[in-house]
Amino acid sequence: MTHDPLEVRHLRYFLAVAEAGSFSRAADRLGVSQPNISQQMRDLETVLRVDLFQRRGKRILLTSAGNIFLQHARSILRQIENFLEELTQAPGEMRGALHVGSSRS
Amino acid sequence: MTHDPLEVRHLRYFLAVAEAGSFSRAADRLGVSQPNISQQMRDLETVLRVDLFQRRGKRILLTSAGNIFLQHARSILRQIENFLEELTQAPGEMRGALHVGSSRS
DNA sequence: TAAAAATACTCCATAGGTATTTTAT
DNA sequence: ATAAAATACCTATGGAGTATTTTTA
Repeated sequence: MTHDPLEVRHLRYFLAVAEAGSFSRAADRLGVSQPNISQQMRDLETVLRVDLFQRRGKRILLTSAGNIFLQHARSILRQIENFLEELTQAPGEMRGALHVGSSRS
Repeated sequence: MTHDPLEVRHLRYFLAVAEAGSFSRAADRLGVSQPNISQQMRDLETVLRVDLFQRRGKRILLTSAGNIFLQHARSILRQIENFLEELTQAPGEMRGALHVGSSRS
């Protein structure tokens, strides 16, 4: 309630919008509705307290803040993907593997 | 569901748990309830499909996967904080400011 | 005009809470 | 005996959908 936090969803949706160049096409690619994307992007701008887009009719243009955000969104999403991969390759304590030293239950 | 996605909330809560060394204390520090933390950590483990904690009674111990996760959670949360700061310092297109039409794409 | 975004709702999945029980010190 | 996690259940916020109405190229 105090400060609706930034979430990964915002990054994913924003990246899709930036790459698609439109809310509709992004929504389509993500398999969600256009109003949902509009809503989320508005929320995102509210959270960040910056305008990310210039809504010039059909065209969605990134502001300079939007461009900065894009760089970092890409970077963070990439970092998350990478470490998720790394995690699943971490040996020894995968889900369901035995706890060493205790009786299996 | 196929893969409820990882969210920033999970990282924030996990970091609090890792630093507090217990679900209760983390919940307390975050100003949320203990069952909520238990639930979110269980969800997180489900999402990641790895065990992050060894629940030995009162003690919460990180597994090796948990330790790996901790490193990256810290890194990502730090990165997010940094770029949020950077964003608010980006001049020219703050909320409410005029958007002069230098359309460059 | 025909696209794309914005509005105006409705819905429901789940984040989050309270109360209680179970489990290991 | 105690403190912490798990379990059970409930509530309500907001993520997401459908339908429709502005916009502007």
